[in-house]
Amino acid sequence: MANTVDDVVSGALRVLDAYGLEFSSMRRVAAELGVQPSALYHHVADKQTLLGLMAARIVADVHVDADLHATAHRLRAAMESVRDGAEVVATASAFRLGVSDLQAALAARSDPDVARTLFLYVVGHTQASQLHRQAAGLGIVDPDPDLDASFDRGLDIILR
Amino acid sequence: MANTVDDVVSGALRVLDAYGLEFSSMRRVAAELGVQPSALYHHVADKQTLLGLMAARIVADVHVDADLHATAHRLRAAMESVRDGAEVVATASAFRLGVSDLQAALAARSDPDVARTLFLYVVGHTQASQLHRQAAGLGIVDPDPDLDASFDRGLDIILR
DNA sequence: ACCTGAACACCGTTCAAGT
DNA sequence: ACCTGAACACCGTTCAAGT
Repeated sequence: MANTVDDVVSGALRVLDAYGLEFSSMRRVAAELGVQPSALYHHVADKQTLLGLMAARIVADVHVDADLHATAHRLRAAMESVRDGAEVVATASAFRLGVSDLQAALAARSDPDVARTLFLYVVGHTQASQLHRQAAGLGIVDPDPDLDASFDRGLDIILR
Repeated sequence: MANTVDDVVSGALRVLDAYGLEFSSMRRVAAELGVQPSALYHHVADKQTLLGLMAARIVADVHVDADLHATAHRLRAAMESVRDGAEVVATASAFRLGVSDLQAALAARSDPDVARTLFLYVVGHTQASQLHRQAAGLGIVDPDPDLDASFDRGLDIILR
């Protein structure tokens, strides 16, 4: 049924988008693929590795060029396209998994310190936004209508 | 034995420092306090709430003043003083738990956008540093001798 | 190569009951 | 008010065995 590693990553991303990171268990991914939990370990060493592969896929098609403002928006859009996408990227990138290519491309297009600062900001802001929207959806907190604009203002501070 | 909420938070922080966030289970905190797991729920609604209280305690004594560079260093030091401290603060602050006072104090001392950008940067950089050092300690990655200096350079980019 | 079945050592949380 | 004991519905991971 689920032959390749890529199938496992695809299944994991479907589970992530449907249930969120908190409920993205190996057992649920296995069920999504119609397979026993133990079968996943034939394709992936452990859950952490799978998370790294998921992060890599989330940012895989982000085009990096000299326009850092536009590149930052593309990175944000890629992470926003999956539920808890920024949290997956944040966790994985802290472990230097999956996103090193993107970070290297960013560094090549600008000062390495600007690249690193920008990356931390974009991932951090997007993660905070996604969790804030979730909290607002549950009525825990009032929705913040300023998220998009505040993203741009922080970008301007770093890129000014 | 463990009477107050503060005792539970103290026990949880001892477990965090000794075992790391990954192994900071409610059951381990209970054992640390010499109590049954179910007893914790008399003091705390759930694990997420406990994490928020831990984050609040980690940043509680951070002095915020008009010197944002020095304030950023104090926040970093506070999170560095406990294993996985930055990750706890990052998770909790995303849920707007425990650190809103600090964020408000920062915003009052400068432009709110600068405050938010600075906060995301300090927490993000510290989290990445702590996880990188853990990975280096396990031999997974070569240690980066530039972490402290790179922290300052990012700070200068935001505060310039 | 890819998967099953069964097991191991865990989780967070609830709830009646005790003191 | 604070805690115990027991239970419920889960986890990640390993490993022999099957095809």
